[in-house]
Formats: sequence, structure tokens, C-alpha cells
Amino acid sequence: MVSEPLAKSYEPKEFEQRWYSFWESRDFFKADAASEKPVFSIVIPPPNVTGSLHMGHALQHTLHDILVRWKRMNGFNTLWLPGTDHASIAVHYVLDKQLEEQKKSRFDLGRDEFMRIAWEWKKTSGGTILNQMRRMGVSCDWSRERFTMDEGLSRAVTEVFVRLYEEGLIYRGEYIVNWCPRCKTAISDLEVVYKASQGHLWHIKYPVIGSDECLTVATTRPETMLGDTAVAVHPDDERYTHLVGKKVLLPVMNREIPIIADGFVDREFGTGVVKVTPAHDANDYEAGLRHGLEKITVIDDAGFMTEAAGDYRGMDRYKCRKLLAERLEREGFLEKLEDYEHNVGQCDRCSSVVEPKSSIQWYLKVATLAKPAIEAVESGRICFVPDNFKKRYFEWMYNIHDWCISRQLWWGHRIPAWYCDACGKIVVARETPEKCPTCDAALRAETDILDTWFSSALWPFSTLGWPDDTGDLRAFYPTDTLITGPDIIFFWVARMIMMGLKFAGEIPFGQVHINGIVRDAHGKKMSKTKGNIIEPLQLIDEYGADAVRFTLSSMAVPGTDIPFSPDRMKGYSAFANKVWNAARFVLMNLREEDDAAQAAEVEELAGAGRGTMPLEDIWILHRTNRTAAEISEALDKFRFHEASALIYQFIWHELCDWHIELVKPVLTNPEAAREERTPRIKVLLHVFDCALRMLHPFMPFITEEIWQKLPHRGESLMTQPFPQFREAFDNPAAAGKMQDLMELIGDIRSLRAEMNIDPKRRMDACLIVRKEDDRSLVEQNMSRLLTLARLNSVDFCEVVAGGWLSGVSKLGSFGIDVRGAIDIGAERARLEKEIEKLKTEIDKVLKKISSHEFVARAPKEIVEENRARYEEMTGKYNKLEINLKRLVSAQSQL
RNA sequence: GGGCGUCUAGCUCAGUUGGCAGAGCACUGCGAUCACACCGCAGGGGUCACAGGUUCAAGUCCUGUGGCGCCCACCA
Repeated sequence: MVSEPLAKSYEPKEFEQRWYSFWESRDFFKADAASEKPVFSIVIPPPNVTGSLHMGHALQHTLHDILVRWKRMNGFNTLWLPGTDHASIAVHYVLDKQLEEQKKSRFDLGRDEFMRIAWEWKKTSGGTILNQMRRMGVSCDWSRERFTMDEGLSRAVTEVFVRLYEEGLIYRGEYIVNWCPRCKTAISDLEVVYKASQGHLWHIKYPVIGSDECLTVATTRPETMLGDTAVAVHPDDERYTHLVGKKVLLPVMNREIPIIADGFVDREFGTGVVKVTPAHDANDYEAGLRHGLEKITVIDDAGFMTEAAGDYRGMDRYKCRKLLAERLEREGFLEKLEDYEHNVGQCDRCSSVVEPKSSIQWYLKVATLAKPAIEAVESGRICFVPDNFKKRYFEWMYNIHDWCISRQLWWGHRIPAWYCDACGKIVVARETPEKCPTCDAALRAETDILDTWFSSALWPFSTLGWPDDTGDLRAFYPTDTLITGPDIIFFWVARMIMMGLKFAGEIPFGQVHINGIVRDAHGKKMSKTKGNIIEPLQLIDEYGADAVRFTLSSMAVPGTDIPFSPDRMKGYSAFANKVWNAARFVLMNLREEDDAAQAAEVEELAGAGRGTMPLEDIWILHRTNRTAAEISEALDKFRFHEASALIYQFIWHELCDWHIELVKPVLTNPEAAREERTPRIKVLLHVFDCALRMLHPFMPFITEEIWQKLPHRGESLMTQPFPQFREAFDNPAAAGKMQDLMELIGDIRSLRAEMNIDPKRRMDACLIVRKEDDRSLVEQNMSRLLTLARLNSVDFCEVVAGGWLSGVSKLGSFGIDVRGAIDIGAERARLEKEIEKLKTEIDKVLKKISSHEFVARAPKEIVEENRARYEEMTGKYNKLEINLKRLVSAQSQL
């Protein structure tokens, strides 16, 4: 059969979308819970519904898809489950901004109206990122798409919450939380990012009552002094022991507050005296509990001063700081003001400065859950790639703190708790209770929702139907591999392990592959302010998804960041073009009689017909076979960059540069006899088919487009088996001979190029072979040698004729007849340079092998290897010397 | 303050048990008859951050120094 030829130029836009629809419509991405095949399952790290595709996603989706497609081709029942995360705080942030434009806040709308808008918004723009993923070619099972606020997943959230509460692992209490005054919610420790910032240290004098002494405290947040209810010193600090128990007069507020002694004070820092503000500092809060101090909240939920702040009520916290500091100075309470660099906590989402604030929140005692999660990694049931990320995991897990899980937001899972205002009972239940179980009074529902990461923690099993015992859960849990970024090891990975072990009874995944962060070409983090953001969709428009995928995968060294360079991008786009054109060559040279059956016959051919098969065919079959094994090995270890380099190197520099060039004379010759041509095209078709299969996980679109034009059986390349290593194709001896031949061709080409011989000029050559075997090797492959080295003839001889250019290759010395037109000076310089280079190499090896210690202590193979190398190099050296001598004598005869 | 990582060609980076220093891009020379100029052939380019040590042998292992990056904690 003869297919439609491929378009003259590679235009990925012409076919990428078409093949995606084809695969999707044929259900090729769909997993089968009832299948007998071995299972490979992955759940996607669900992107935020608010999101649009960025380079980080592009990287992760590429790596996921490579693994999934590869496993699918290896006969696995493969599930890649897609979906999105409701991302409560992120959605709030986006909607808040929209409301701000209308000069409104969510509180103006009310909860119900806000939720209506949020759902509406999710419906219209929540699918954006999923469609962008499709453009990348991801082979997700869309029939199993999930959203964290789906009915089923919400049920899982409630179930988990209720069980944890019943076990006493979830509790409600008043503590200091990180409060974001812009988002107007508590956030967890993880959501606070500390930034070094240049601030001040105010030293403020608090007069001791009944004494003319003053205690000086140092603070970075003077406005909180309005809420001070004590000052503290260390119990053993002799400077102050006489004052403990006395009182100071709090400046401005003119409130008498006690001087207490507490071990939490660091004597070395500042004056050794600390102001204590239990409502606005975690340490002070604890001290307050120990000493029975009052909590006075002076900053409200929005970051404004409260009634309790006296003259400063209603004022923004920073304005208050400024005015208060001025007043302290004016009134003589400010001892000094220092510049001071310290870390300021900011809200992860909106970068507002976080305010530590006392409030009642829901907490999860994570330490209990952490134990088995630590054990799972320690025992190796879960491994990290690269391995050292588990250190980071352990460090966090060993020092884990209770997790504040409640948020004062609306978009998310509402905490399933109800309060009885009559008797104080708290009811936590799966279904809405009608009335208070103890006093029959009406109940008031909790308004707080859960931290988004609470539902994300359940993702690997909630998406498969838990808490029901579903076929999907049985078939696909635990999942195999998690691929994600280093930034969410604590947020997500650690919590999934804890929840998976606790509720699904098993680890959620076996391996955690941590990928790097995609940066700009110079290793700088991409950011809007720097203006160095690269949009993956733009790249796809320009270069096609395949080239983008290949670029990312070729740079994906486990655990290291990726400096994304447009140059590399162009390079891999050129690779796609190369593949395209190689395919065009194959297709152009097909004949009617070439059909799908032929490719399949190659295996017999390789086994039985090896004797008659041309060397380059044996070689390329050997190399194809080895490459397949090496790619599999690399992918097995998540070495995507290595796998990419292998297929790239194979296709470009072995298949295209050598094999196709070697078979070209036969295939392009219309006169070629059928019996000569047919075996060659069989091998080429087979090898090309293998190459497409090996490349498919990396570049799914172009490989499918090409494969469909080649003679084939089956519906789609993506459902074909990945090439496996076959003993029958392995032939290192023959491959070695081919390498020698290639080296000879290379050496002749080098010599010609160096001596500026017109590439078009065909010349006569001679060869002094090392041994008889080599002679027959060259004889049998004479036509290839003549073509690729651009020669007329090669004679076997004893010496290179005078006036010929001479060189040395592994197979022996050779000469090229330049008809006396040799530039003796240039040739002499060349030889001398080569000899010089070789000599330093020889000296190095000689030194090694003549060392007694080396011979005595190094392994035999290494010693032998070096001796052999020495032999080879000295052989070559001697030949070059002879050539040089002859040249010199020829020169002197002139 | 504690911990982790990194330093290799002009640039960006590979280099997995120690055993001949690599890739891509960039650069130089040559090459326009049909697979591909998004190409081919050939070539130049290295004190593997620095200083010690272990070893027959170190880019690779150990110790220290320095630059850069990240994580955790956070004392006002």
C-alpha cells in the first residue's frame, strides 16, 4: 500500500487537536476497573479552578503523561484521574477583586449570593485549565474527572471530619492564630510566608509604680502595647528580681499592669524585659495563660484598632503605629529607636502582613496521624525521588503542630457542626440535626469552612469513591506515583499520606517524584513583576505541544530546577521537524508491495537471516533494541532527561545520520531489484515503527500523525506495545564492527575536511588493514564506504603511496590519492599536531600502567583496559610517525 | 540560628556504585541535484569554585573555605 504523503512541512497545528479528539472519542484514555491487566494509576495534583496553565503545570502534565502513556503501551490498565481543586482562598481572592471594582465586599452580598456567584464562576471558567491540559496531549480519563466540592468528595470530607471528631482528634479552642486582615480569615502556619523586612525596634520606657525606675521594653510592633497586660522578666535575672510583683504604668493607656517572672524571656535579648500582649502574640498568649492575664484585643479582623485601643480606635494599624510612636517620643517614653531587620509574616495568597490574633478555631491533632505516616516513609513503602526530599518530610513531620483547619470563608466545605445556644452543646454529625439532642432547642450551624487542603488530603481515595467500597477504589488504590513540586510536600503530600493511611487503610502512593521549578533561561524565578513569564500555551501555538513537552522532559532532572531556555525550545522543535522529514523520506520510498505484514516479519529475519543481512541493518536493529531497554530503564527511575536524550540521540544521530544514509542508495534507486530492496525496507519500517513507539510518550501527536500514514495494523499508535528488549536483536559483535566502519568513514571525512578537499570530489583511497577480518569487513561494506566517504575506490595495500594524504583509523592506516596536489607544509603541520596530541595521551596511560601500585591494586579489567589502550595508541602513533617520516623525506627531495 | 542543595565549555546544564570530561545552544570552516538549511560534514573551546586529605586512581569520597539558591524555626 502507498499512503498519503506527509505534508511538505511540519505544522503541528494541522493535526494536534485532531488526534486528541480521536483518542478521546475512542475512549483510549479510559481505565477499566474490571480489567485483569496489571494496574498503573495516578491521580493528578488538582490544579486550582481559578488557574490557567503555567509552566509548572506544563512540566507536571508532561511528566505524568510520559509515564502514563509508557505504562499503557506496556500493557497496564492505566488510570490517570484528572480534576480540579476548589481552592477556597484563591477563589475568594479573585471574586473579592471583582467585587472591589463595584465597590462592594462579599459581606454586602451575603453568603448565599456570594456562593451563587462563585458556582456560576466555577461553571463558566473552571474548565479553562482542563481544556488547556488537553492541548498538551494529556491522556487523562475524563470520564472520572472530579472536583473537590463534588457531592461525593464532599461526603468524604464530612465523613472524615466526623470520624476524627469522634476520635477526639479534632477539637475546637481559643489560641493565637495567623490572621489575614485582607482575606478576613485564619490561615495555617504553612500559609504564612516570612519575608525579611527592614523595620524598627522601639525601646519604650514603662515607669515602675512606686519607684522612679523605668523598665524599658523593645518591640517591633508598638501599636500592640495598647493591649499589654503585663511586662515580663526572666525569674533568674538579678537585675529585675526586686521588681517582680510590682506594677508598671502602661504609657498612653495609663493602665497599671504587673511585672511577672517567666522563663520564656531571653535575658540576653535587648533589655531582658518583654511587654506581654496575650491577645496578639503566641508566646505572650501562653504566658498569659500561665499567669492568668487578661487578653485585650486591640486590632480587629480587618486590621483596624478596636474600641479597646482608646484614642486610636478605628484607626488603621500602621497609622496607629506611626502616631503612637510619635506620641511616645513626644511624651518622653521613647528611649531609642533602632533600625532593625526582622522577618514579617505575610499571607501566602495576598501578601498582607499577617496579624497574630486570639480567636476560636477548629484544630486537628496531626501528631497522632503523623506516626504511621513517618513509618511508611522510613520503611520504604513510600519512597521519594530524589531520595533526599524525605529528609525535609521527616523534619516537618517530627515537629508537626496541630493544624488549624477552620477558615472564616464561604467557598468550601462547611464544617459539619452545630451549636446549641441554650445548653452549649456542640453537635458534629453527618446529617443536619433537627434540634439539640440534649435540650431540644434549635441549633445554630457553624459558619466556618474547612481549609482547602483538608479535602485535598483525601484526594487519592475520595476521587475513587470512598467512603463507599467501590470497584474503582479496589482496583486503583493505592495509586502508584505522585508527581508534584517541592512547594507542596507539607501542604499536600504529607497530609495525603496521613489521611490515606488513616482512612483508606493503605499508603496513597508508592513513589513521590518531586520535580523542579520551571525558571527563566537564566535561572530566575518567573514572576509578573520581572516580566519573565513564559506562557506554555503561547509556546504550544508557536512550536506545537510535542516540542514543548520534549523540551520540558529533556530538562527534567529529578529534583532540580529547570531554566527554560527558548534556545533549547527551538532545538527540540528542530528535532520534531527532523522526525517529520525522516518520515517523509520513508513514505516517499514506499512501494505498493510494502505493507504492514512486513514490519512484523523482521524478527524472523533477524533471527534466521542474520548471515545475509547487511551490517548496518544488524547494527540498527541492535541499537533500536538496546535503546528501547535503556529508555525503559531510565523511565523506571524517573530519569526523564536521560530517556529524552536517548531517543533524541538514537533518532537523529543513529537512525537519520547513519542508517537512513546507508540504505538511501538502495531505496531511492528505482532500478533496485525487489529482492534487494524488500529486506531493507522491512528493516527500516520496523526500526522506524519502533522509534515512533519509543518517542510516542514524549511526542504523542507527531508520532501518531506519522504512524497513521505508515503501513500498520491497529487503530492507534498509543495502544501499541512499547518496544521490549529482544535477545534475537542483540548483537554487540556486529555492532562493534559497524562502529569501526563508522569510525573509518569519520576519519576519512576528517582528513578530507582538514585538508580542505572539495567535498564533491571523489577520490581513490588505499587501506592497510590490521587483520584479515577487517579486510573482509571492508570488502563486504565497500559500497557504503565509497558513498559516505566520497571515494572512487579503496585498494588494499602494504604502504601508502608517496604524495598521498595519509591517516590512521582503528581498522588500519589509509591513504587518499590527491594526485600529488598535497600541500606538504599543511600536511606536515597536521601530522605533527596529531602526533603531539597522541603523545600526551600515551604518556598519561604509560605512567599509569608502569606504576607498580596501579598494576598491583587496580582491578584486572582496568589494568587490561589501559594496557590495550596503550597498545592501540602506540600502534597508531607509530603509523603516524611513519607517515610523517615519508612526508619529510618527500619534502627534502623537492 | 538549624538544615539541605549547588559551583563542570561562551550560555544553560548532564555526568547513578571512584577508572579515557559530555550534551544542547552559541561559535569557526566547508557544503544549494530532491527527507530535512528547522539541514549535512568537519572543527575550536575545560585549573570540573578554592585549599587540604583518603586512594594505584578523585568532577565523583572525606574535611575546611568562599559564592549562589532553597527549606525550617523565629527572641519581643
